[in-house]
Amino acid sequence: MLSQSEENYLKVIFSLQSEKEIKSVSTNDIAQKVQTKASSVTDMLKKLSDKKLVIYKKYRGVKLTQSGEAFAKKVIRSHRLWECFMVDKLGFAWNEVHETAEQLEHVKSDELIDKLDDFLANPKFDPHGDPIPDKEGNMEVKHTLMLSNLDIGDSGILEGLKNSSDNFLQYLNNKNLVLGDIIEVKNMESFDNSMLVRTGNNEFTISHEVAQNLLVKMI
Amino acid sequence: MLSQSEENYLKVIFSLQSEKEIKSVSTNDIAQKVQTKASSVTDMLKKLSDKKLVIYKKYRGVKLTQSGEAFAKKVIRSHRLWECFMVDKLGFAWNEVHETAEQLEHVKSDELIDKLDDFLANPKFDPHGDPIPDKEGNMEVKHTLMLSNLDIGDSGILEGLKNSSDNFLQYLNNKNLVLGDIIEVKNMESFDNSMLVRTGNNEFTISHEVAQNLLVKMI
DNA sequence: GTCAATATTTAGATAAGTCTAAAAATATAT
DNA sequence: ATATATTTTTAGACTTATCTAAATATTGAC
Repeated sequence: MLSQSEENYLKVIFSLQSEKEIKSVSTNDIAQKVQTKASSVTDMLKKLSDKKLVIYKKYRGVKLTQSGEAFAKKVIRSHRLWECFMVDKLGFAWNEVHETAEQLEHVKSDELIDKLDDFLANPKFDPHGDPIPDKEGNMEVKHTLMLSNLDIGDSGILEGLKNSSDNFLQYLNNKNLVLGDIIEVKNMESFDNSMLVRTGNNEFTISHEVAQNLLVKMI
Repeated sequence: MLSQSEENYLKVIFSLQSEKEIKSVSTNDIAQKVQTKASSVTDMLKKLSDKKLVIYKKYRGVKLTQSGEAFAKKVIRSHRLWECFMVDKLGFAWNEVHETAEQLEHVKSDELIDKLDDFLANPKFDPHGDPIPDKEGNMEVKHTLMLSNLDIGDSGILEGLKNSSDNFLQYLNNKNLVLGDIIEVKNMESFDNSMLVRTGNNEFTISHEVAQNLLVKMI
């Protein structure tokens, strides 16, 4: 049985691994994401390696084994299902659920998660547009672009976020942007790459940084 | 912020305290319920005492302070609401939810629990008939008797269990007994105090021990 | 009221996960 | 290619919650 700490490391390694198509993940990157010191990461990597959850070579970073990846996906599945539950059933806003899901994800009961999944009608994406692995670990791959890649005149459906920090979510709340919205690029400032966009009757300007964090499907 | 371990101790002290109208709870009784050694209990009692959650005098046992009792009730509230959720919404049987609720109860989010409470329509009792404290810590007091106290010819509604062990719950499942059932005492064996009872069209014999663990309201 | 039995506490040890500071390996710049 | 900067690891310490074994206090039997 894995500890909460071990589960957190696996989850973080998994997400770093899939962020870029990189073969192995560095100690420092993990430390930053887990919010700890590099020396603590080294200790944990040894432990995970002993348990055959990661392949670890000193100074060369780590990558997940099949078993490690399976555990990571289970934690992510649990996290995202709990987020769905909180938003869809309990009425939380999408920016209020992350921290609590960080706790709920560690509750050990496969049957609980599978029944929760059914209760929620087997959602494929969480409230931030991130895909939810099924019982076998399969998850849908989204073919989305960053809004910043669209040209003037293009439109896209907002399907996900590259960044789900509370800050950013609150920004989107203020702009009344939600998943599913159709965003049209009306203009683009070549100086700073900021964009004038329209959703429904609202027109407003967004920075390049914001546009890079909005994932859309072109239409 | 309390650790899971601290919360467990508070919960156990609360339940031992209310089991009997005893002023203070002994180290050994706590050890047995928490499934640990007396020496570990002593260590923890000192810590809880430092945090003003219990009044502790060496060799004289402990009792909860107001603050300690409030925390204990919060944990119990959380535990019982999660049990309701699992049984009423996810379709678990009443004997399958205790262990998982032991984990869920430690998730720290008042808002989560309050919203869960509303989502469940503010239940007053959990699936085993135990009362659920509300946000302020108030809980209904049940005026029930042990079935073993009824006389031949009496009837009662099954409203709760004194013991909710998996063993006992499975026994009740086998007998098809559920909360709300009307139980009539048809006969009583003076030798071993076993009872012949009837619910609906079923007649069967139960031991004195079983009768002592069934809480009924006389009708 | 004394003494044996029981309950409780103390002292010292262990394991998990973390930290700091120093050492070692790797990467980078010129 | 060598020196410097950066990254990673090691060594040793700390905290929390636990344990065992020994010491101490309380209870109960006579």
